[in-house]
Amino acid sequence: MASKEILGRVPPERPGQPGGKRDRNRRARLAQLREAGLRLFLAHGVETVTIDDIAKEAGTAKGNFYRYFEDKEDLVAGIVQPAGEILGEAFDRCLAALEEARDERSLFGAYQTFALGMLPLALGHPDVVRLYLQESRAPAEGARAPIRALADDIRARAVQLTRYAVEHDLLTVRDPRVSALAVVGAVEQLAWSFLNGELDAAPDEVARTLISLVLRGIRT
Amino acid sequence: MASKEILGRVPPERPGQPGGKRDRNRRARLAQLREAGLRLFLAHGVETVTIDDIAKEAGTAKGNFYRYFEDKEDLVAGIVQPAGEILGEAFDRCLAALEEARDERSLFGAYQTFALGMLPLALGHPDVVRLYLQESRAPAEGARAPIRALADDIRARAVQLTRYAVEHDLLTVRDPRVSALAVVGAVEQLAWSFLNGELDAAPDEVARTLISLVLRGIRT
DNA sequence: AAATAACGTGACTGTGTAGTCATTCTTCGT
DNA sequence: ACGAAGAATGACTACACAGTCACGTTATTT
Repeated sequence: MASKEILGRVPPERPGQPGGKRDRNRRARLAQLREAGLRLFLAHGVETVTIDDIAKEAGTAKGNFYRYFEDKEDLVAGIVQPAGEILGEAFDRCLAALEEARDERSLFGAYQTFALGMLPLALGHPDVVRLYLQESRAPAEGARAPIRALADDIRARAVQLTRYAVEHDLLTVRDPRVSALAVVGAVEQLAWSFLNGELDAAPDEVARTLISLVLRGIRT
Repeated sequence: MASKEILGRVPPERPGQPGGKRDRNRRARLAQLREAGLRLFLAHGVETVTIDDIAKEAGTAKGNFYRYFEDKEDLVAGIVQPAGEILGEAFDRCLAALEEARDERSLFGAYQTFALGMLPLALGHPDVVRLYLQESRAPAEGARAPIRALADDIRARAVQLTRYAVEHDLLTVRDPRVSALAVVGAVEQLAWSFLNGELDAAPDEVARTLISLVLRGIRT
């Protein structure tokens, strides 16, 4: 997924075993830079934010930024990485559940598995999700490339899932690609509005309505 | 919608009656600049493209750009404007049809009216739609502000429409906002994939599947 | 065809930015 | 306690960009 060599610049031989002051400082700086970047990216967009801005927001010197990250794209990749991992695992678990499924009922179970796997993302990294949604349709070029790559991956895997379900007679739809993409679009739009405070409804109410929409849309 | 004074810099007293060489040249330059901008924005993103790039792509001198547009934001607004107008009219017509509607059947008719109103946009300005989809979740700031404003407008009007239908007992849903946003999200995602060639299906087949999805999702 | 004014040009200025590096500060091993 | 190496700093370089402007070109008017 990462096209560059190694993610971040930190790991070329680090001293001080885990727990030492060096190690703690390093983690703290990394977190500061990532959080500063995330804040600024959300407020002004990835492309308009400069390294100077990020360093200033993180309370460190510019030169120090380059000790931790290759460039802005590398920082973006670092910010988005955990989301990609969680998502990948959720997809994996869903596909595994799908391989066990034999009827429509267990199909719903598989989707539920997926939704459950997404919870830690929604609860633990809501701002990363916002950044993803904000920039996910960027050209696959420059600093936003890692986000676009993630978006392409999500769409591909959603289609793959639906296609699998259709091929194994768990689901009947006109076109699995269209169905999968419609669901992805609906979910992402709702997440976007909700995370931006445009939907003041209770989260579980939104989730419930969404699920009923998806099931109704997915059903034969 | 436009926060600046006047859209574009052209209209401060223009000479040569419509049809004269001046007039034709002026229109041609405007079109060249808009098309060049659109091309580059789609390829590299609005924020990363420079005025130099646009002027070069349009085959004109940089200084000339500023004769036609205030700045990049102004150009973006000019590119997106026709889409905004077509959309606004389609929404107006749909709402008008909704005001005449008395049952579920005429509700579907109203939605059909809307879909029909969108055709000239989809057929006549597909690249503008792509640009909109690409940048519609940008921060409401800088050159991409006009696009974000359009996106906010679309969501608001979609919600307004659904809310109206629910209040007049043409439709029963858990939450009109959630339903409306889900539909918008699904449609936009499908348009995005289709316009980027990821959906090689025939347009009318995609449209049909989409409509059946929407109706099923919308229905009580 | 001569005068007028818009149109078009590209060099120029000021500002801002990515990335580097010599230097100073902090932590680690002994 | 002290030397070695990582961490942090911010001035610095080289370049790129937005916006301007004095000048040359082309259409329009009379």
